[in-house]
Amino acid sequence: MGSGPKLPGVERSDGEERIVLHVDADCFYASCERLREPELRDEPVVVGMGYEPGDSIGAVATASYEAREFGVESAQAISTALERLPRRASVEDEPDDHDPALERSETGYYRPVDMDYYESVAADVREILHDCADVVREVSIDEAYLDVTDRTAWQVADGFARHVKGRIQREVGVTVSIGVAPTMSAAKIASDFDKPDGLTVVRPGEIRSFLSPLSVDLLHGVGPVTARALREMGLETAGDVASADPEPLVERFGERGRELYDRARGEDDRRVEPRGEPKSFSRESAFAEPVEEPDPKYEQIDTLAAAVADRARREDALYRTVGVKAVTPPYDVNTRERSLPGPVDDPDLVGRIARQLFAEFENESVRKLGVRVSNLEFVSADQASLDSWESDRDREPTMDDTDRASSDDDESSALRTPSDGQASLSDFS
DNA sequence: TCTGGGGTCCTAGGACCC
DNA sequence: TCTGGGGTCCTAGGACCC
Repeated sequence: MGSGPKLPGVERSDGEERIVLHVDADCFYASCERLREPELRDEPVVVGMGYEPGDSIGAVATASYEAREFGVESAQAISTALERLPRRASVEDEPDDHDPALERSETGYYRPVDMDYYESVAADVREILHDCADVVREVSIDEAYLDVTDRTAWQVADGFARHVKGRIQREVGVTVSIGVAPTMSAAKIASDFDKPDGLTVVRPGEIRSFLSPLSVDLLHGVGPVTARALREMGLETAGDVASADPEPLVERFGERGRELYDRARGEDDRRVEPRGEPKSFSRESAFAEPVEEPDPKYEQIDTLAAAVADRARREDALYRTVGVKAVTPPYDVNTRERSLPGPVDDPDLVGRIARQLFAEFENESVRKLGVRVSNLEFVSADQASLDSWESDRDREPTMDDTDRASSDDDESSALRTPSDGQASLSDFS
């Protein structure tokens, strides 16, 4: 935020166009695997989640461009990917008489997701991004917006973007695509325009002509459902939407319709701002096949609840709402949630509530389960002196040894035991 | 598209309050 | 209590994104 007066909605009336970069790593997980395993370079690489080496379960998280040529796609079942691109035999079990040339042309490397490693690589990239811009909004592990208005000028914006790309390539070793535009939404589309290793600059005044020929489903926020609806309305391209009557769009899609119309016209007043605190934490997992008996389902609920509560505690978050998700065949997503009168950090309570909410589905066939906490409140250091009754943890900083907080001596158990307020919360379980 | 996991935002109805 | 209008919170579901 600047120090000058803020006039919401008229930021751009001073005539100054923001210069926004959208930086998007190319098949990031696969790039990371190549960093630590250089022999994977230029080869088809598939990174699978829920995948174990040698197995055929799980789904494709990322496929390298080489692997995509075989028809391997993101979110595909590993078993399908293996049909299109067989796994390369590891060196140890390669027969001596096999033909390496043939092998290379028809097989790919499969690796399990290793988030800790990818996070460490992403942290290196982030450092460069923050070095290159005053404001950075991280969208996901491999994607960020930068406001570089005060760091460069339109005349040399492509050189600036090239510099960012070059630094990331040289200093970290991963390839990114960058879109440069006066708005976040146009920058986002521009970064996708020339992937991989792309650089697309959309200057002020060029947004409409840049967007116009693009298919509607390239607009951010337009998925399969909206795209089909738009086509039914005779709108195939961003240009069609931009020159359409906005009224039917608002009629059909509500506020999203207005937004869609604005974005298609290149209008987007959002400033690049850092991301705030998370709104929810969740864990979910699918069964190999639908489960009928209650016991394994409850066990899974317990595991997920414990994992979510643990995550919240590690992140110093209190939660006021606990929810469950049960996916029943063919693919019906059912959610139930319950809010408490006040924020808590209570893993046992998460487990109890999750079980209760799930009880309704205990005799149904279930293929996937999830547990979620939301309505989060973060206990920051400067909050610690306020509303102290709400959390037993926010008093911990006053103790010289945090281990003592979990011991059984009278003082710390007074801190740890639910206060009157929390005891009444438990009545809801 | 026969479907993995972690998120965000929006909508719509109902409860409740003033 | 036939009943006005506005606001907020809660819950369930849906669409979308990476």
